[in-house]
Amino acid sequence: MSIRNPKQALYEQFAIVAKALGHPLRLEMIEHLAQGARSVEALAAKLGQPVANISQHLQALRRAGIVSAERDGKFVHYALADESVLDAFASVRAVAERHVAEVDRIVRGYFDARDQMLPVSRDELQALMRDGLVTLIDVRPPDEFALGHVPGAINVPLSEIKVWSVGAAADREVVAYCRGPWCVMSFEAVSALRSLGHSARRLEDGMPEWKAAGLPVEMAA
Amino acid sequence: MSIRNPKQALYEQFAIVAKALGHPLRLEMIEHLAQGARSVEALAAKLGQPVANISQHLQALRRAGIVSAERDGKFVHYALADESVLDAFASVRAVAERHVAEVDRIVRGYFDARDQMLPVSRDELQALMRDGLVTLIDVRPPDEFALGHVPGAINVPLSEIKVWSVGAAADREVVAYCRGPWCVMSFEAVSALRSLGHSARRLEDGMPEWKAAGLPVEMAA
DNA sequence: TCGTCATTCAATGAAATGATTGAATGACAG
DNA sequence: CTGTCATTCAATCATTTCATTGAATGACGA
Repeated sequence: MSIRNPKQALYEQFAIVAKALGHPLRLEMIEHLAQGARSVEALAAKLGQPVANISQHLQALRRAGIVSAERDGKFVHYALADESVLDAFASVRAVAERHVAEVDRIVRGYFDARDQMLPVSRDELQALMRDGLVTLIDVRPPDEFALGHVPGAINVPLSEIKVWSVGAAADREVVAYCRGPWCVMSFEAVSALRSLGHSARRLEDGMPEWKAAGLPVEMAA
Repeated sequence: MSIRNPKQALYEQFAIVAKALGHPLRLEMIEHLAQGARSVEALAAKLGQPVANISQHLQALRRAGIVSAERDGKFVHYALADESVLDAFASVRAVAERHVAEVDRIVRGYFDARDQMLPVSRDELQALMRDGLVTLIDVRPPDEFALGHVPGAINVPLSEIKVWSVGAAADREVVAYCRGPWCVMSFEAVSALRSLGHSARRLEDGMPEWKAAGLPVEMAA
């Protein structure tokens, strides 16, 4: 840790930030925190991880300036420091998507026929909604929906897709979104709806990106 | 390494990219590669590191899709995979600049009175150059200058600043740039010129950013 | 074919990171 | 003041990363 010159010292700091992003669990934590602030316990529950482990990773994220902590009584609520964190996540993701062959392999293997799931862009969705042509569903859990969702969206958690689809008009296209571009829930929702005879597509990305783009967000009543 | 679900598998890939950025030496390697393609040996020489070490770090960067390798006879030339790498670097840097207190401390301590070194933006520089109001100097080593520089710039390596300044008009403002926003050379150049009685400022960032912005680049004759 | 040279690989040990456990801290309610 | 509960800290061990060394690979030129 010998600081020899200012550039190396700075690069060491930059490396701390990148290193903090360099762990799959921490990336997943960021995805969840992008939906809204969470306590350590809540986050641990979402991710199915021991509290102490999550706490430690949160410290790493905090040292890197990626999340901010705010004490509220017994709880400490962690949130993303700001939108620049999503930028960093997105640009790391972009590098991987463009150049890491393994990413392509995974996408082909798991997200079946992704090409056929041609995603809807934000602009396109706004036009479709304005003209009342589609039903927009938010497939995230109710608590995340409550913290902010696209205006006009209906909350249909993944587990209730089948039940919901029965009552939905079969001739109306459905657009689904969830936490972000690689959140599996919207993929599965679209897949399920299609197998039930509905016309369905995904939004190209999720709630945090919608919000970061400065588009209106609706809160639960 | 058990792949449980596609999201985790993807996040593991994203983490590989971030982890590859998570080392100061690799960041410095990226800065140098952003000036142009380099062989392992050349890069090792620039950084004053053993060749084998650089080679290993290059492998890590290659696995992450950050650099591409091209064999040319005995040499393997490494280059950045594309501009998205600079985006990722820049956004990681942005997070650090905004939220890591240590960065601020280093900047204040070493880059003395950085506020007084009000940097020139690219747009401003273009206007100043168009009107012939400033002398633009590129303080990088000649080999990097030869691989591409801002049109109209004069190559004045840091070591020759004092000699050069003697013959330069003292009443004409000088703008200096080098490898990037935190490259120390332009800071030192400005500092040296000012102490010699010249009016001098830095360009806000360096050559790679200039090029990435789609602005014209001049090559050595 | 042989020697040379750039690069990569393999092996070693030192250091950092990650997960787990249980104990410590700090704030609130009674 | 005491008990409870969310969070953090400390200690441990397994795993990974890092730098260094020296040997292997692979392409070129004689």
